[in-house]
Amino acid sequence: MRRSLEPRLVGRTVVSATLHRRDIAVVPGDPAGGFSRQRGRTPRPKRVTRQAMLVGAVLGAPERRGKQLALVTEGGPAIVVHLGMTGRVLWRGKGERVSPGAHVHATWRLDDGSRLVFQDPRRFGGLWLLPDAEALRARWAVLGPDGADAPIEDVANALSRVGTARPIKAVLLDQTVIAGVGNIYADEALFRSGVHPERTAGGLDAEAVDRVARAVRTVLLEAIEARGSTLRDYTDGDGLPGTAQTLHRVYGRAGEPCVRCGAALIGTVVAQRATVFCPVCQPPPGGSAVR
DNA sequence: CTGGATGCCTGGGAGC
DNA sequence: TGCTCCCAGGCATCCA
Repeated sequence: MRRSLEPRLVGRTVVSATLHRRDIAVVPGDPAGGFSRQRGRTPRPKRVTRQAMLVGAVLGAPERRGKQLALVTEGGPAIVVHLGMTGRVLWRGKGERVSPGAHVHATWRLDDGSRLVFQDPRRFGGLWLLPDAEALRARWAVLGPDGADAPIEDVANALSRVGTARPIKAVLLDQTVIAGVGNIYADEALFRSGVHPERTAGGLDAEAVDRVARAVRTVLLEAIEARGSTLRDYTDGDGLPGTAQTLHRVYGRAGEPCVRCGAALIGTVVAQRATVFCPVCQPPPGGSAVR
């Protein structure tokens, strides 16, 4: 999504913006360090200025850290976009329409007549309005190294530093340890590295940690090249679906034969998330460490 | 402090 | 065909 938006946005001035639902936006004054979504009853009135919505600013190349996207401006405010499970940022050229009833929660008009819209049917995503680049850095400081971009030894070190009894899958999903791995790519990376999702992170030897880190890298880079996994809603900024779902070897394949050994893949729940693994290629905790 | 459980939303598909 | 139930790419928060 970031890649597709970059050529559309760089150098464009935001002419106007509309926040159709203010409860999807978080502004600095909001509670819990400013990054907690006000849920439930009537969201208390919040002040969302035109400036906070980037009006009048010149856009730079959008940035990404893990699963977060940031719309940034030259020397001005920034907006972090969380996609949740069904969110997207869609660019539409001058005169191109956005399908009606498409859960559009925010719209930006750019100086070439194009529009940018934030859509999110399920509203697990949202916008974090930040005053400047420093606030963006502060927000991203809580994230671990990016699983796709960071030096591979940083990723491995982050994993080995955890040293807990938590299952490795839960650790991979923890964005403060490594940023960018969600439920699909956690399962895919563990399959690639031959590590059972319930093995404890602290119980992995250095070699296994290294295999997991490298598998995370590979899986994420391949998925990015394939424009992401489109299970239903996801598209890039141009509305184009991804093809990474064709690369999935375990996710969504419970009961089907393992592509490597033919054993029936097991579907279970780890860290409250649907999890699929191969009982042979990913031997269980306590079992012999097989490659 | 840590980690497990819960809640937030809508829509699609399975099953009856 | 139509209804109900279950499940889904994530994450903040509440509790033990």
